[in-house]
Amino acid sequence: MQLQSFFEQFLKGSSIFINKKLLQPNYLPDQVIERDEFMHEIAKILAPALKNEKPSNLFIYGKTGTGKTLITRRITADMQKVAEQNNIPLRVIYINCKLRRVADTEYRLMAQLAREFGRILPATGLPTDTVYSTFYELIDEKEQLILLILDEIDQLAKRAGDNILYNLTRINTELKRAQLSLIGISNDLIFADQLDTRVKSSLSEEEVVFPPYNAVQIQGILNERAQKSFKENTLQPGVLEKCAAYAAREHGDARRAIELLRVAGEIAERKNCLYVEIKHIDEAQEKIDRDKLYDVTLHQPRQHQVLTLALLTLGMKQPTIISGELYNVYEQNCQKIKLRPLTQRRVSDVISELEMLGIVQSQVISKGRYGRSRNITLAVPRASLVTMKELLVSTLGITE
DNA sequence: AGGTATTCACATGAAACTATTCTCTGAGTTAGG
DNA sequence: TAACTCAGAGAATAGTTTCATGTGAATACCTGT
Repeated sequence: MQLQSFFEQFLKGSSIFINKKLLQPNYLPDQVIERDEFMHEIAKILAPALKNEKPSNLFIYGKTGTGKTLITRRITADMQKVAEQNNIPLRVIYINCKLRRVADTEYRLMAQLAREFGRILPATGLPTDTVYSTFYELIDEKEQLILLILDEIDQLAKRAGDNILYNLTRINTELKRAQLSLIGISNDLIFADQLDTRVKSSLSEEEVVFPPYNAVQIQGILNERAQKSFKENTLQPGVLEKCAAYAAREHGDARRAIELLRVAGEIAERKNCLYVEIKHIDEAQEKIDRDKLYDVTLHQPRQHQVLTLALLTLGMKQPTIISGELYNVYEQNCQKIKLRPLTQRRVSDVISELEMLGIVQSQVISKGRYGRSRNITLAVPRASLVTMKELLVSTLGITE
């Protein structure tokens, strides 16, 4: 009957949290703190929309977790509310271009936009121009102003080329009744420099740059959220400070700070502690890293897993791995499980992908007469290497 | 000694290919009038 | 004759392969002292 008491305990609710929702990454607070100037600046730029005048296209830069998305969503949500009350034809569409298989290509973005207006288009089969014209027709049905927010627009441009951005900026010339303003959000600060000049100038009629938060600001944010999500006196002194310090080190990423705090709380809760202690933060940090690794590796295609295994095997033996060496081990592994190995060219790209996912770090170095290679280092807590390796060996069914 | 040229072992880029999933179109087939 | 079926042409996309070109510095090779 142990389970029963466990469930009873569970039902009684959390010992630490009041409302964990506030710490979830997609939570949209009623008020955004520590970013007042930017709120006002952006609000000023977008305000004409409420008078049915097309606002300038807006471009927002800033690293991850600096509040770009949050603020944009907050402002536009408020605007929409005002618009509804006053019967203003304003439509806000938020699209995250990073979402794989949703809006990361020209076709899919347009299809997704059409979906926002209630027209479901097939995932494939139609020519791209058809999808474009469908969207045009849909929005031009009535007089209205559309604020199109494209989050992580750099990803879109990288994958789909800047052709699509050009088309988007020109969209207003095609429309008779409706008007459309673009709000692009990018993590990549140098992204705009690589754009076609025409696109760049019309896309960023207005520009706002979000600097990273400093430790004090992050602490302020954490404080605010913690007050509403944790029970009183459940955070030991120093916990928030430590969270903030961790995050400030990671280029002021508030999202990560909040996640860290949440996970630390969950750990404390699971251990039946009455308080969140400082050591829980360290554990949380480790857990986040570990989970990321597990998650990524276990959901990857087989080929990537075999490569990751080779990486782990070598990484346990030596601090840095050289690409050629890695490829050899990878090839041997492939033979063991009778898998046709990928070409070196492809493996090179896969390594880059793994780097993007934060599993490895790499650096191209020249060894003079002995060629040019990539020096790869594992960016994973050493403690999880062994378990991870075993896990991979068993999923892949390799017999040593 | 000092300077230049070579050379290695890959990196990086572009294009083309393969396989899958899906739409659209028009020819052929069917069933009812 | 209208409705239905179905094969084939085209598209979009992911994941590769193939081919071509680039690259940085340790060494090999000169050159003149």
